[in-house]
Amino acid sequence: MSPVSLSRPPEPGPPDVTHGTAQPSRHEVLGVVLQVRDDVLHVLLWRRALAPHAGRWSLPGGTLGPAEDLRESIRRQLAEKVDVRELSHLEQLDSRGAPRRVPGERVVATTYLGLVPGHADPHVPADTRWHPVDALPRLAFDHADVVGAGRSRLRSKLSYTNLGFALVPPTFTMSELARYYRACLGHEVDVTNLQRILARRDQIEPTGDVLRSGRSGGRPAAVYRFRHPSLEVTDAFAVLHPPRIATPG
Amino acid sequence: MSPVSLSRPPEPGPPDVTHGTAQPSRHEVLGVVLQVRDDVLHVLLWRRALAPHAGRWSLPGGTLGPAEDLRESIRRQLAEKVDVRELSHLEQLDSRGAPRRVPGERVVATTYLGLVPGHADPHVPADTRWHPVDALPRLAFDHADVVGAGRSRLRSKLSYTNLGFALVPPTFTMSELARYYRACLGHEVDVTNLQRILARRDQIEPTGDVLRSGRSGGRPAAVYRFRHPSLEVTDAFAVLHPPRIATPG
DNA sequence: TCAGTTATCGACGACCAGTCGATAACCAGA
DNA sequence: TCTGGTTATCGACTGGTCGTCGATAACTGA
Repeated sequence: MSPVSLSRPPEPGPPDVTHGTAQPSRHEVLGVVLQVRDDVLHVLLWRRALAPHAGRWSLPGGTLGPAEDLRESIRRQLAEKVDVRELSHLEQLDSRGAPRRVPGERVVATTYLGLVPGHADPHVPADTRWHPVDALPRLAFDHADVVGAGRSRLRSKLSYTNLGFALVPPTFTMSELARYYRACLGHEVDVTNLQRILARRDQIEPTGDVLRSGRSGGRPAAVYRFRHPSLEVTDAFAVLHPPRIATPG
Repeated sequence: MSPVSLSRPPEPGPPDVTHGTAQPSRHEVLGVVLQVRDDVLHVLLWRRALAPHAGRWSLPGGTLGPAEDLRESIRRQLAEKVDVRELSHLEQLDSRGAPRRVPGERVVATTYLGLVPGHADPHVPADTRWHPVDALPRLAFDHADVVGAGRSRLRSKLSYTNLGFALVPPTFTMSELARYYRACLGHEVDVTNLQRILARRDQIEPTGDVLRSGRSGGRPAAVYRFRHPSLEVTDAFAVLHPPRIATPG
């Protein structure tokens, strides 16, 4: 317990220069925008044109405007890469402020997770591209770590919320849904189990329609939709475990 | 998708003045420090001396130093209120940057949850005090909301992690432990159930000791400790439900 | 009509938590 | 030392939920 001055006001006043040289600190927002494309989870990356790390892929984002809220700012920045209306979900991940996380002046970053539903195919500018999350190029700064945080958040929330609604088209079959879950979770998802879990939690309901069979035949699939298009947390937890390894003997 | 410039570099350069008047933005850290004292959850508050909101209770914290990491900063700021060594756990909650969240210039705040184990009784300065979380005075700025976020985080993490270790003394009886959980969760906690859940998750182990009975008699209680003094996430979830209301009929 | 394919359903079993009654181990006072 | 009161611990029952799998349904194309 250090006996220092006890009244450091957190309101306007001279900047605290006790713990480093006084210099302007910038605040930026970064977005991990994920979408399942062709059964593979992708992240939207942007190719840096300027130094430092020119040519490297990085997360979309930019400096917080002086009169902007954080969420407002990331929406604006993402609007340059993806149509905002395509974003089915957006939530804050965390903030990072290590003094040397970017070269030059210190930049505090607040990161967001954004989701784009699978049926959307937003036009992205030329310097921007979807990358499979399991085969990322070398990313700028600490952005690889941020992508990891986004994937991890998505994975856990798929288990105990209805976040699936943000991944899929408005209507879908159970097989399709399972493929979306597989892409995000990284392991097999049993269709029977998924159907029962989501139904028991009242997250999905049948539309009444059935799909025509494909050319390879098979029973036509019933069409479902999510009941609520916004995030809800489940009371009864369950982790959507990966399939158990059969215990030999 | 707005056809704007696509290369807004998130690195050094002139500040973005497109979305508000250019003015320096400050970054602060705030801590929700919780402790169970006499079976009641308390939060550490600090009485503001200066305007705005002079006289109101507020969360400890302050301006981020130019060369400080966020976590480093909140530890430093809390050292003025509570001995850092008493903090058994510290994790980031979220960041808030609404332009008018504090009067005057815009301040982005990154908030942290801190826990102090129940046996500690750190010396706190005169303008600082423990307040029962269920009977808080009017707080400054958005600090009441931040306290809510901290309580909520603690509640959910008690269910699916071993965070209990950060609440209790190094050793404890099951009855004591249940009282700590009760204080944080806000509902009854069955001792038998708690014991079985934590044991099956390998979070606790008996020390072998037993406590002498009090003057009112009773069987001596076995003494336990947490196995691991750092945060671990449980695989098998379970929410430590409040007791079910007996369904009449 | 039949084989192949895909979807759906029902049932079984394991696991785990919520509950409760039985038992253990102590105290104090008669 | 007996007895009732008190607290802690344990075992057992139960219900719910999931992981699994085999049976059945509903289609296709040959």
